[in-house]
Amino acid sequence: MNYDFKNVEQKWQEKWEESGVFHAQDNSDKKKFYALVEFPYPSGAGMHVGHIKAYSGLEVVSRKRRLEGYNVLFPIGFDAYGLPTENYAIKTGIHPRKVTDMNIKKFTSQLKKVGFSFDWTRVIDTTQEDYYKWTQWIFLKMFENGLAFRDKTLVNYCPSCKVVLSNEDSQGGKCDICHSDIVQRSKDVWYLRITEYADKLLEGLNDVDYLPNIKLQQENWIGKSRGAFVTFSVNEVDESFKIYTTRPDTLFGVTFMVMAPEHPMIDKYADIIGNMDEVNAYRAECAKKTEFERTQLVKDKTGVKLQGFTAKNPVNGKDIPIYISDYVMMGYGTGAIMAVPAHDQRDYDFAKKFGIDIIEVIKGGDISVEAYTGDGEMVNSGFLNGMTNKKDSIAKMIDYLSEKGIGEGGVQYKMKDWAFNRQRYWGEPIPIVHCPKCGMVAVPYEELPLKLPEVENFEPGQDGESPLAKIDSFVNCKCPKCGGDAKRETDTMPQWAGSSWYFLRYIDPHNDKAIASEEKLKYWGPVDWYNGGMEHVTRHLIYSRFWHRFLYDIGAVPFKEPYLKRTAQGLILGPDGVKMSKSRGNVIDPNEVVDVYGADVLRTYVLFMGDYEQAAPWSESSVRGCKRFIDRIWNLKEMLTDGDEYSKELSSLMHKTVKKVSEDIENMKFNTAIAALMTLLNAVYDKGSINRAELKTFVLLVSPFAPHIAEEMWSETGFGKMLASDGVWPSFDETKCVDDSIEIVVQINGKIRARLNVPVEITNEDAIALAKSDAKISEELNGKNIVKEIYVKGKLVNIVAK
RNA sequence: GCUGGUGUGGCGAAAUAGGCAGACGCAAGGGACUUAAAAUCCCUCGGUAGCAAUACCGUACCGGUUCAAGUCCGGUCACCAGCACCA
Repeated sequence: MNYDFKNVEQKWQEKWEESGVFHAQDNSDKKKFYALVEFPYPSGAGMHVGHIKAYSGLEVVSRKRRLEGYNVLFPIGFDAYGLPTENYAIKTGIHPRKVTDMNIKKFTSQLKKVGFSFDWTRVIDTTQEDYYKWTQWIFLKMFENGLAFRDKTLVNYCPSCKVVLSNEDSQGGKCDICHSDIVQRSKDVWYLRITEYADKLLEGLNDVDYLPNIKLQQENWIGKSRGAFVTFSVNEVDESFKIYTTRPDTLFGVTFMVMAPEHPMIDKYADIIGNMDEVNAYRAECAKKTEFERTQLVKDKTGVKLQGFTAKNPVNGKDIPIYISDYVMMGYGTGAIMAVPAHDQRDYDFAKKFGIDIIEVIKGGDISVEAYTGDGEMVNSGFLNGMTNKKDSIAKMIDYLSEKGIGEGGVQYKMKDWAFNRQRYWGEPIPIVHCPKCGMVAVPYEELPLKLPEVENFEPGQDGESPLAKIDSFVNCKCPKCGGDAKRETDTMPQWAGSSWYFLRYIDPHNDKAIASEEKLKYWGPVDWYNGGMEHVTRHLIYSRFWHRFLYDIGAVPFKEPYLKRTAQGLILGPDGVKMSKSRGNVIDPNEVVDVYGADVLRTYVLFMGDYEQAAPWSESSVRGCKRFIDRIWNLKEMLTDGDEYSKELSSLMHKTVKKVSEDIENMKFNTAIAALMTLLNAVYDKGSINRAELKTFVLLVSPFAPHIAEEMWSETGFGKMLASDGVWPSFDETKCVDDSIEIVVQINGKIRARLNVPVEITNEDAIALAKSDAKISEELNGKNIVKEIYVKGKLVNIVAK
């Protein structure tokens, strides 16, 4: 009889929903397990097979945990603010609210068709008033604590999307959304002072269990470096300025200095600098370049020497020329550097081009060829001469500088403050009022949410202004402080805002008094296991850790780190082996797979296709292989016999499989877990029968992967009403995993010459003796000298003979 | 350029406290069932030589350590990802 997956799957999805079996219990004595997957952006295109893979991992873990007796919170929601929806609205004239609702509906039905065991009573939507009320609340708390501020700076501006973008959203000089070139603009923007949390975010990594490469990426992103700030005085005027360096011990090798073109000292002393025309021309040229162009010209250094403006080396009193060059950035360190061309390749390139001296202070390289950045003995360095340990020489120099009052040790971070606004409609309004008298005033907490007004036209303003700026009824308001006429902030928050705290809301999604109740936060928090894409490991993960740590610091949440464990799944590539994309036409629609093969097949396949953390191409024929697997499971019913204990023939394999599947799920080795189930299935087919005890275990083991067929067989076979509610994850006995006899290999000089069946408990000596008594082995050994005999328990015998 | 990762059959991949390379699946070939096809079930399936038993070769490339290397060490190449003039 053919397996009617369509009816079976629909039937069980309805039963799960009716019974509420996947609802997390708030008041429970059971041990909790909070599994979190990155909630989707509900795009118009609908679900992608990548979503299915992303959720299937923790879906399997969650289902296993429930059977192990845990109270599991496995929620889902929608990160629904964002540009694609807004752009679609602009194109079609349909309101983003409507588009979002439509898309969420579509996603919901698709997710349900796959049979994910989400708790559907806790769904959140970041664009709902009762959600973004709290996003605004957190922003106000940050504002109150001085972590949200406004500053005029050069920003990355996308002329096509007409928005200001964070560095994160404009990597490579291209807009993350439309991929057009970014230009630099001066603008007043909102920032969140994430740099203040750099150290806390670094330290927090010690307390969590993230994959090593994920930790590393976070560390690189934060980019902490240790070094020193050194003060250089200017020869021509009574003035000094600071530089940052990681190698203060090379101070004797400084032959020039470089300031960023935007360095404020240049304008300050414009009348002293003899060649201001030339300087200004160079600065104008730099301003025209985008960040991208600036970083592209790595090899070719440009710059201008400041005439009549030089510095003095604080350790040896030498006069040093100062240049401006765009290879020095205003945004890192102090915007000025001391250049040591002998030991820094960039300085070396610059010195070669401008004919500047190169003085070796660390022995070990050939500075006539290139800069030497390795370690070695200090030379030409006064009191440091002869030192060979980098750490010691740096420490000695810092001591010297501090003593003289011309420098001190310090740290720098690559991470910059987070540009926190967009000039767009479809985002959370920033709850701030600009009052001519009082300045920036927070909207009172009791007025939250500050609702996003209804508008007809979502087109951004010409000057990168938010569409909200065109709505007088929204813009004009009274100052909450003085009651006078004031104007509202019209920028909205970036898309990262809503996703920076969503995991907290799942804990208590309908609370109208707080982001979540303390009691529930204490029970459910922190997230035990968070899985998502590698692409979110830097931005989203850092942002949300920052928000969470801030909430902890103000006492709003009772735990420091939001996620105890973080893993990441690999991409699903198209059948052609490249990333799926609409333009390539290699996108697989999960819906079609469900319609043709069933949800169990889709779920099994995305986990079986390869290592979960690795990218793997889609293969239609391999999907059919999983279909065969599911059908073969169904046909087990034909082989069912009585028996409430494992049969002798299958016992050890049963125990081994339980062990393998249990362990592999914990290690996200889903592919080998499924392979083990296939192996067991093949063994049953070889034997031609399976008893009730064996089938029960098998069905339970399969159930996290293919829950529908598992439920159907569970109830049809009379094991109970519903596996999801009355199943118990099977246990195994280590001592029963072993077979009575095993095959060992006999090698001579490392080459296999025979195979022997031996009892498991055979001794060292017996094994070797048995090997030597083998006809073929003894023949080969005839006339040879035995040099060494090795027995590896349960594996092999190796006889070394000459 | 820097950092991290990967490199194994026709394909997706298994196997690392060093111990039978290729589990499991796909594709392919053969067989059974069928009027036929599909489905299902059974067998073969890294390469070379051989009727065969078997032998030799084989985990990107070169070298090393070891009784034994896909696994460890040194070097080279290729690909992927992240960062990218971070002083």
